[in-house]
Amino acid sequence: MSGSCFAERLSEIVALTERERNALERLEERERHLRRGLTLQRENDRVAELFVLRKGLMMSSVLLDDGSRQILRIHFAGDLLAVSSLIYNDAPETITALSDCTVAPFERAAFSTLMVEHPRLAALVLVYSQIERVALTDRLAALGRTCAKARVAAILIEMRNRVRMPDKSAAESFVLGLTQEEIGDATGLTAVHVNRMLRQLEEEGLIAREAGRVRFLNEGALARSANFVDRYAKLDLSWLPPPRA
Amino acid sequence: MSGSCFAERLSEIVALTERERNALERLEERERHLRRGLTLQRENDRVAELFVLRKGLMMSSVLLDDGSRQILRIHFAGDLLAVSSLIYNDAPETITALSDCTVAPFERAAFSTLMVEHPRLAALVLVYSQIERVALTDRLAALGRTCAKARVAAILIEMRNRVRMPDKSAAESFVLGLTQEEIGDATGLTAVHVNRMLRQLEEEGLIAREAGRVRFLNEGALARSANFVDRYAKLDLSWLPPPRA
DNA sequence: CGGCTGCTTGAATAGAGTCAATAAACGTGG
DNA sequence: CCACGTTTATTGACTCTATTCAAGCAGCCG
Repeated sequence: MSGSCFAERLSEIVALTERERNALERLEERERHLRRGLTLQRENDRVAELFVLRKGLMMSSVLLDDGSRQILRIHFAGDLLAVSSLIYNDAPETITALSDCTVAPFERAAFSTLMVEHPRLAALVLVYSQIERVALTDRLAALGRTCAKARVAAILIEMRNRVRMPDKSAAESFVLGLTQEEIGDATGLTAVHVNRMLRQLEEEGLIAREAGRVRFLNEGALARSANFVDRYAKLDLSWLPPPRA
Repeated sequence: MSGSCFAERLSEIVALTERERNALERLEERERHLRRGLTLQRENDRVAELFVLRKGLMMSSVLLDDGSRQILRIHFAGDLLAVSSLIYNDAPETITALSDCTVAPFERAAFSTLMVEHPRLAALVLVYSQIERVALTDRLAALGRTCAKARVAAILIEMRNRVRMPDKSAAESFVLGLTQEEIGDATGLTAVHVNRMLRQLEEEGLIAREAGRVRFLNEGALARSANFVDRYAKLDLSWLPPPRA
């Protein structure tokens, strides 16, 4: 596949110039394939590359010393991965493939060049990093202050929204792509309790489950019970600098 | 007070040029004073300004619709506040003064100009936003996967480290500056349980408390029980672009 | 002095975790 | 294409951590 996935992502919020597209394509010249379950980067490993996720589903997680795992974020096509290796030599988090994936690795230096030559792209990277930050604070509030059912509802909605971002067809039902164990590690619950909450959501008529797929039966009630806000919506980017002539 | 607090903060990790300093000072030309308890920005308010916190302690928080509050972050002098109003017109979080404070407001446009004229400063803003992101994921893991005692220990260590960043004297004991209610809202616990955990840490000989001050008696054990990593340490910024000539 | 706000402590409760056993789905090699 | 082993899902019984409710105390400010 040609073209830059990251450019496609950015195109969702602003029209890119030809020069900007070309610059972004240079980040994705190399490709690497990962089978489901493979680890791209392990916590505390020495790292120096960043990646664009071109295809598939990945996750970032950390292991605590009692052996439990916290999933920090699920990554979708077009996401930047391992941005923290810009600033740390030792990876603060593990990045793993949840499905068969394609990533494009690039060097810190390439990123640095990009920022100097394309101030508007630098600003857009900052924009995405802020969206991600706010989404993280939403999850922080969910873990700190909401009950198990609300957390599970929230991750279902977030996954649905992000799955259908590139692929608008997925309105009806969608493939979750996470095991109950993984949902638990993302929401701070045990797999057993996730199972109970899914059952409860089903019994209350909010969702239906069918062989790995989930269908929303009462999206309003689900969103309300989850306190959900779509952070990719309602952006105001009028302040962005003009593209480099 | 003259000079830029934000510049001082950045100086901790890289030597700034005269031109960069001047550019940063322009962000802090205006000043605004806030008494303890005052709100700088309320969730869902229409906003368009960013701020540098010049003096005092502030916090960002969100209110959930059951009335509970989650504190997202504690802000110290030199921090940028309300960076999310770069991208959202409606504030995603409330920002409140925990002590008497001074902030310097500036416009989105000023920020945009800064990024174009000083690519290295743009990169440094991204660096700070990444540090903050990683610190947030640490807290996410704490809320999702650690017990109450560990979370309280973690916030104690984080507060001590950030209090003594500008003020190295605070090695011995330090003023927490948070009520137990606030510690609870930051760690996802009730004030009552925070109280019990502080007592327990005290009984185990890890800390001592004396009129609003906290002293670490066994920092190693405390850090171990808290799973603590200092994200402001061990940065690698060798990739930064050169300063604008 | 009186009214806050914040701290402390106990008793009862509830939400989520743990342990355990079974069933279903998946993947792989023969 | 089937058999077998592994991973994932499901469900029940019991436990435990943190919450809730309640009451008393201490310090601070007007």
